[in-house]
Amino acid sequence: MSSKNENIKRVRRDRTKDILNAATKLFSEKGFRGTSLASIAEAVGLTEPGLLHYFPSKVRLLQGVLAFRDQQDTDKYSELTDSDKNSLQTIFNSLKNLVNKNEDNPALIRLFTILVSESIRTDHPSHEYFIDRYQMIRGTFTNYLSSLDDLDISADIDTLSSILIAVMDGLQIQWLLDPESVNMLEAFNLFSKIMIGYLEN
Amino acid sequence: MSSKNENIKRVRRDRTKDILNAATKLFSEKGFRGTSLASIAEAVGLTEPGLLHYFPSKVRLLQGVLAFRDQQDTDKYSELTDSDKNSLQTIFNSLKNLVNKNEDNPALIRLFTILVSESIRTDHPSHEYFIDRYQMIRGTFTNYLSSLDDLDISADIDTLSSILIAVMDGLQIQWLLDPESVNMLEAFNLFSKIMIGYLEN
DNA sequence: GTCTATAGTTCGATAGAC
DNA sequence: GTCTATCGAACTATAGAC
Repeated sequence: MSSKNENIKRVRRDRTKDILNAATKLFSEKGFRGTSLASIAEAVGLTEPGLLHYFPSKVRLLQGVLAFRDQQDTDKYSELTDSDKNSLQTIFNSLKNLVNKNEDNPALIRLFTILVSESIRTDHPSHEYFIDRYQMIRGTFTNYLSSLDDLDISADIDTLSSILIAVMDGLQIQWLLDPESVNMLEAFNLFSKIMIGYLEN
Repeated sequence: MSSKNENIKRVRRDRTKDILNAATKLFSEKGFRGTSLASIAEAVGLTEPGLLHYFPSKVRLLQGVLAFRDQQDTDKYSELTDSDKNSLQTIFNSLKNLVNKNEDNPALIRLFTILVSESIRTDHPSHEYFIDRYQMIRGTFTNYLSSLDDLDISADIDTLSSILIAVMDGLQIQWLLDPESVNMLEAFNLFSKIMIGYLEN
């Protein structure tokens, strides 16, 4: 029995990864609502029911995509944690690197930018996901800034975190919409300079 | 003939304003793609064909909504222009007022936030509209900042404008998603303080 | 100016064969 | 694991009566 199963072509490969990649691409271009299951199925050479064999519903597929990409994305912030020398300069250098990487990866930025806005609606399937995600990122930033003991700021560090994230998100919108007119990295560099100037006092 | 037309109930009123208001509300809650003509028609007590009598297609209705709200919205920036004394303080005070007003008007903010993200797609009916709009706003900000002759900054003022808009947009996203966790006005006040400190040098 | 009726499409999802 | 076939719902838009 067991020997029979070897080298049999009938064993078709697991298409989960292919599906997640195709869905990521399409969701990032057209959003969740704007993407049909048929278009995803076509992209991986499956029919709709064939696709639904892997993910029983469209919402489940979205959750799969978010979980899949979340790792890649949060890895980017982990660079901050790794740094032993927690200085203001290193933190902002890491953020600059992040922005720089983002400029080379429009698809992923698009995915989160479009999905975040879609999920402002309380009945959107990823509404809670993004609330949690933003709280997590704000918390991460707050931790980094709090760890700087050579810092003398009376300002609310939590509010600073919101501003930091806001600048990155806002620049991404302008850049995605009109890349010719907006230099995201240059803008973030100037913003960093201003923030460092303020925080070092 | 002409006397006959007076006081005749058959003359039904123009529902254009009602339709624009209802469409604004629904677009701001569910986006363009997420809103059906039927739901707009129902909101104003019309059938779908009745609605399409006023706006021949859904895209035309969207354009109508944008043109309609554009005036209200750009009026907000005009407060900046009106000011005779162009000081850094007055400019940021006006922006603070704007953020403050926005906090009382989630519907309008929602409309533009959701529509902007939808229109990142190059084939979205309001794609060009938002490209132009952002260029216009950046230009407006750049003009204000340039007019300050008591300013000594080497920084690119155009880039500063992008940052200013990015902060407002980014804070709006976090606030719309999770109003409990984000104090938009407080964050913008802190940002203003930082910017003024930098610009006054 | 507003209606009924409906064309024509696209969508998510299910049933059941192989 | 993937298919054919199909259902039911939602959608934009048009034709034509009143």
